[in-house]
Amino acid sequence: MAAASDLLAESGDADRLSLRAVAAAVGVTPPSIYRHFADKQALVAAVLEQRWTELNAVIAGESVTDPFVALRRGCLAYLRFAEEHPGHYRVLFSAASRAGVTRKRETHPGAPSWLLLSGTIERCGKAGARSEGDPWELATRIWVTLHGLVDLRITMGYPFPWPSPEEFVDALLTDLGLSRG
Amino acid sequence: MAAASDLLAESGDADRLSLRAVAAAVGVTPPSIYRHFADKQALVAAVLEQRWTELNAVIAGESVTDPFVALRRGCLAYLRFAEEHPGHYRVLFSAASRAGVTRKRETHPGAPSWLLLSGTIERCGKAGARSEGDPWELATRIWVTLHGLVDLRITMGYPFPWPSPEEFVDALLTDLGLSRG
DNA sequence: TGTACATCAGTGAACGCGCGTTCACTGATGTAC
DNA sequence: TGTACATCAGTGAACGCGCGTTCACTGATGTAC
Repeated sequence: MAAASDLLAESGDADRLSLRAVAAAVGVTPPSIYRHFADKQALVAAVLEQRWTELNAVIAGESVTDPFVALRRGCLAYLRFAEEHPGHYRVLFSAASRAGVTRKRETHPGAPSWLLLSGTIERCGKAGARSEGDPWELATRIWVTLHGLVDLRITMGYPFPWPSPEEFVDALLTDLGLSRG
Repeated sequence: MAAASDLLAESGDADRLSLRAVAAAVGVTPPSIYRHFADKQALVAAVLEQRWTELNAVIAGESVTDPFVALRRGCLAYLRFAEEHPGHYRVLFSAASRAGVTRKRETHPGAPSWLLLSGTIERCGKAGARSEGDPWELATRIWVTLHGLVDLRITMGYPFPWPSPEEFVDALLTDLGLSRG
């Protein structure tokens, strides 16, 4: 049932999700949703939590021993997630402020991935990266850049010649001094 | 009157703008809007066009002779626009797909700024930038990065230690080899 | 094995709401003679 | 200067719509005795 509701979240905006549409998709009348969720916000929050968990898992799944490889793969996994679930990505990163997602940094649902990212960057530094930057700052740069690519791609559609994920990530990490050597 | 409607666009989403709210803000009854705009979409389109023009003007206003200075100032102007008008920025870059904004690249309302950006980068190349990259690719990198910063900043709110615009732009342009020398 | 009962997902009707839009209208303003 | 008329921004009532949510209900399932 939550599975069907997340199908509906494909619309890309938590506010645009309607209980009646969810009910119709499940093949059920609207009031019956209240047997499972207190109200609309609870439904949305449940879906959001599930998607955050999935995103975190997808990124953590690429965390191999070699920090340079892990970094590259993590970035690509992020882009892949967004490419495969553009609606969910939008919901995660633009409706997140609504629907009861905490605003505290430490308890933010994306915190695990953030910590993994900055940790990996730190490991790159110790493993002899060319970069002399602060890991936190570099993590911000990477995240901001990936998000920008993904968001513009979703918004502008595809009449624009976007670079391939691999080219883009490689260029980014090289320019930041986060490739080997 | 369009001025009042654009005040309402501060809500950050074209779909969430209601004619009745605009009318109330202007101090007028809803039907009277139809004397000035054919329908809601026409109102939104008018506001969008105005905002695109403003954004283009703000960026073009920084286009000085020295391409390195022009590039830096253009980026900062972009960030400043977004910081000063977060709602409008969101509308421009996330509702743009709706409300009759063309999807063709050449006639996109942001095209002037895009052309200015890639032109300035080309001039940097001729003026001895360290970069060996393709101007189009570099322009994409810059735009993507600036948009990512701006969009995350708007979405996540301010419990996050964002870098200052100047630091961020300087680091970006340096890493891309688009600073002097 | 058979009956009584609690549980609980789902139903159908209804509510009040804000929305975009339509319609026939009013009433002020400015021009033509 | 004074009257007749066109223009046109704004009005108020009404429409049909989809929404979130409530309410009392039905009917199947599973347990207790």
